[in-house]
Amino acid sequence: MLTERQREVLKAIVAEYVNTAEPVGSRTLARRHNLGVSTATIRNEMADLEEMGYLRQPHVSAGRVPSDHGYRFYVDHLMEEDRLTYSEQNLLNEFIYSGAREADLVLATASRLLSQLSSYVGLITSPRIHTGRLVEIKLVHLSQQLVLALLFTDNGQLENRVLVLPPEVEPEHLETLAAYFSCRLAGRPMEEITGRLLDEVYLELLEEHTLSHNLVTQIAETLMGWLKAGGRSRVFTGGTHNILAQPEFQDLEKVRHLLALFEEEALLLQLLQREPGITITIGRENRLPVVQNCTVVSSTYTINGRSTGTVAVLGPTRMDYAHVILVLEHMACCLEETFSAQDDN
Amino acid sequence: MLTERQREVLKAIVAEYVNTAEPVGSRTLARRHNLGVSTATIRNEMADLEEMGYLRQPHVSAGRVPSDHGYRFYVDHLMEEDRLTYSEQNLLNEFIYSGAREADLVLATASRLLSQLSSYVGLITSPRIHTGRLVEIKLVHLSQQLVLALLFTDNGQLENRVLVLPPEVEPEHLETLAAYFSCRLAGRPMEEITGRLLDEVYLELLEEHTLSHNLVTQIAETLMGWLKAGGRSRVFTGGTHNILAQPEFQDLEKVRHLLALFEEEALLLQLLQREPGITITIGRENRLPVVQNCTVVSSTYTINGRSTGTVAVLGPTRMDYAHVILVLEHMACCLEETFSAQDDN
DNA sequence: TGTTAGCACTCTCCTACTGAGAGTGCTAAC
DNA sequence: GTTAGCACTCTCAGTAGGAGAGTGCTAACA
Repeated sequence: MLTERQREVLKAIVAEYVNTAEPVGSRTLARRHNLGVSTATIRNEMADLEEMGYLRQPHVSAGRVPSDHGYRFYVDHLMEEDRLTYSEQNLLNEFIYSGAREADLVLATASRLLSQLSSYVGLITSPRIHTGRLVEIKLVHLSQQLVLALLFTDNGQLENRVLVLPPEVEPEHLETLAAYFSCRLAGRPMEEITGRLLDEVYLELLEEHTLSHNLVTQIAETLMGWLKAGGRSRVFTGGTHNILAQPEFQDLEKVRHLLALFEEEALLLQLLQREPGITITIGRENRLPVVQNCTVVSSTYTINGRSTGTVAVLGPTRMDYAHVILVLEHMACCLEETFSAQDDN
Repeated sequence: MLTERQREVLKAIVAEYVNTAEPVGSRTLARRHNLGVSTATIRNEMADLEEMGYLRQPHVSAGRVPSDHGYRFYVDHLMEEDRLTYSEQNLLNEFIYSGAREADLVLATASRLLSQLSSYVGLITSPRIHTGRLVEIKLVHLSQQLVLALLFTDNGQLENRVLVLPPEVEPEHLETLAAYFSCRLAGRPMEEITGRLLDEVYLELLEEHTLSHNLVTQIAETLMGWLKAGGRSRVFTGGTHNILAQPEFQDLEKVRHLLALFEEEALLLQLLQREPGITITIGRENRLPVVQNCTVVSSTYTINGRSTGTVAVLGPTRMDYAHVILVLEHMACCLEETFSAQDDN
């Protein structure tokens, strides 16, 4: 267990290092944080903290730097709550009151704002519509070739799309087909449906020859393409350039790997698949090798009470944790407010 | 005017420099390209070419590097057609036959592919639906609160969206409103409509008290939000990390500015607002200061015979122009094929 | 026993210097 | 008009040296 003084030293070192990005020595610490003891004593404490794994020394005649464990301890036990400045608050307010409602635009803006407020990279996953269960699929005939497909879920979400079908399609085909899909899929969770369930149902459909075969195949395929595409969660990345200002990202090779990651939506989605509430993964705690010298802080956001997406900040392990957490909490609220206000998709 | 030998020297220098990224000296040139003359002669020609502004010398004892003018002359007069390798052809085929149809996914993939095939950055603007003229706006009542809004243009494009409206809405309101908008806007180019025309019509509408005021306002606002959002062209950027491998982008500050640019959709749209066919802007020929040490090569792609979007590659001025042009031409075809095959939006 | 002053030691970083290498322009000869 | 030869210039990589920062250890002190 750490003594009170060791905790203070660790806390001071984290604070100092987060600020300056330079290894902190005993002298700096004694000068800037009045710990009430001499540099020699601090040196002893630092040596102990290093032995316990909370600090690292880049080289023998440099100051100390918090290790992943050190940050972990700081986050779990030492961190104090932060407050937003007025100008930060203003930025968030502007964002809320901008009146933008279109999901793409809101999330892209939000991820950039996240970056601006944290000076790291902002990441946001689009709300998963696929949290609910399917209630019904409707196909509405609009004109000879145009059909409106509607999909209702039990949590009030709605997906829609106009499909273009072959001219031979007749209304009763559509009805049968919609009824078939609705019947087979109703009550099932959306995740399951967009996964392999849909394929199964499709195969079964092909074996039932109650409908003019060719046509059904075409319609079903169009329908399936739509359902699967809708199931795709997207990730919005904002402010990648901001991270280049951080001294730990002066290495081009590192930056390259990160930028490559930001274009791999599948990997990002995996990275952002997180527990509700604030979650912090520091350095090696991350599974993904590329981000093992980074920290990812995330929060989930909810729409109408259901948790549906993740807002996150990715930055160096030397991160202003308290501030990032605060920003994420506020952003989660903003998104909730923006999206819950109405049911527009 | 350049002599035949000067043209050969310039061509050889461009080829060499594009390959090696090192200033090319007279000796290298004599060895690798058999120009049939001695290094001294080449030196004389180089000095002349420099005087005419086609070459630059980074410092007095270095080789020569093509200037923006040099590249321009090369592109206009010296460049030879390139051919795709089998593996490149394969990548493109895979892309076409992947069967993806959803615009977002296709364009994101395409921009990455563009980057992969060029090793620079791929940029693609989403197809402008707003090239045509409005034919009609339809509002179809689906259920008590749900209304399907449809927008037809004279070039066969179709936008649709389900709007959620207040429960008091009645079918005749919708009809009147749709008729009003259709009547006032029909025949007008979409660009105009999503611009200030819509605002004007909206204001006029507010002054006509033929409709229950409050309700109309709400519907009209929802409708307008949709129209304006639909007018927003998007830009897909792919392979930003690839550019970091280029020696001209070792400077972090440069990279930062570029990355920042890639998040400024408005600027990108401006940059990608280009003439039909292949367009090349080299270095200082670009208006945007950030890209004045870059080259942007673009092609427009057409859907059903109408040019609607831009595919482009952004890289260093030291670029394999012939290859990039080739890749862009092929990509434009791919997109045309993908999107024209059906009318799905 | 915990704290502190003093000191030798280590390591990085910056600067200056040097020599090798590459490439040029010029001159004179072909 | 072309070429060989040569003096000159500039960069780059490697090396050496000194300043600066920080440590760990020891011995003295409260």
